[in-house]
Amino acid sequence: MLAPMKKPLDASLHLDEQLCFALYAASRRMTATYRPLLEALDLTYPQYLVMLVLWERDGLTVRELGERLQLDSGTLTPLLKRLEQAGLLGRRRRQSDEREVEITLTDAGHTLREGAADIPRCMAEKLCMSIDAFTRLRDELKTLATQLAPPTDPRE
Amino acid sequence: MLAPMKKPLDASLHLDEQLCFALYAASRRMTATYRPLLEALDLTYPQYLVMLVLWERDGLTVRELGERLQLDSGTLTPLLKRLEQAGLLGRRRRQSDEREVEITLTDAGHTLREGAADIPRCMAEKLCMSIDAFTRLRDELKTLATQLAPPTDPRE
DNA sequence: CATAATTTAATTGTGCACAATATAAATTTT
DNA sequence: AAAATTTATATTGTGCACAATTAAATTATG
Repeated sequence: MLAPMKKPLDASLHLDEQLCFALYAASRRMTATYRPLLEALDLTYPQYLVMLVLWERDGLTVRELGERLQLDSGTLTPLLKRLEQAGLLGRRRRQSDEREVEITLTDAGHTLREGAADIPRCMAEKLCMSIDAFTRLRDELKTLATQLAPPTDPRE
Repeated sequence: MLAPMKKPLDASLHLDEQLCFALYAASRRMTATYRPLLEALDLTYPQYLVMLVLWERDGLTVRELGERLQLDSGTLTPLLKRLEQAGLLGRRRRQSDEREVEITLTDAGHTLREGAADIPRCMAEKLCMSIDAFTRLRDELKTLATQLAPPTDPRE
């Protein structure tokens, strides 16, 4: 009699079975789909995310922006300097705490929001998803990210 | 009488409502979760993906690798040179067509697969998802990526 | 108060991503 | 066969990501 068949329960090393690759590929496709829309505004995708945060609430510090986007100063500092060069925002140390750098939108930065107003609708068209499927997938991804987040520092 | 309430159907510019950001953040969290596992193998995450493909089928060209991973030579050429430096693979022009560069695993490259064998199980533990939820999410992401893929060139 | 510890940004260095261009080989057209 | 086109890879340049280090300001502690 043959030995019992080995169950293929050992997770595989096949690319097409990986959740990580589906995620990685979809994320890059998504960014690529935004690219032509953002080119019209002279923004990269990460720059667009920063602008989204600042359009919601202006005057955040680099740290607060980083918490929101899960990016550190090594990424944000040069990105913010480029947006400053582009005339969309200003950076200045707070007088209350000179360690903190406050980011403030310029008039041009505020105005750019109008140019971005059509982007979500335009992207929604390309997605071809029901609002329900959209919301469900988005929230599943949020849950996944939370699950993968490093354990919270017990001091907090 | 008041004017009818405007439905918030105009897609929003709020960060937390964006599918794109959930995707972008989850993808980076996923890569960050792989990082300590891959450090033990001296691989970055994109390098790991290349190795996954080559463990499946050796002797692919740069173009074939790029099609599989959706990456171009600007990304792959330096990455492959680093893997070559690390002694995991070799690169040589094909005699049948000198334009093509064939990538072949070295013995060390083949052997590394054993060191990677535990990674999927280890990641599965951290995910805390049922096999069903895993498969469904993965396939939804594949569908999304396909939906966002540029239209195929009609010549093909 | 003095100094040690902590916090916040910036800097440096490595490795992707990706557009644009270059180069060379192969293929097709003329 | 020569010219034009296509294909495969490499190169260059820009902009993220992120680890590690540095520097400055603030807070905590003896």
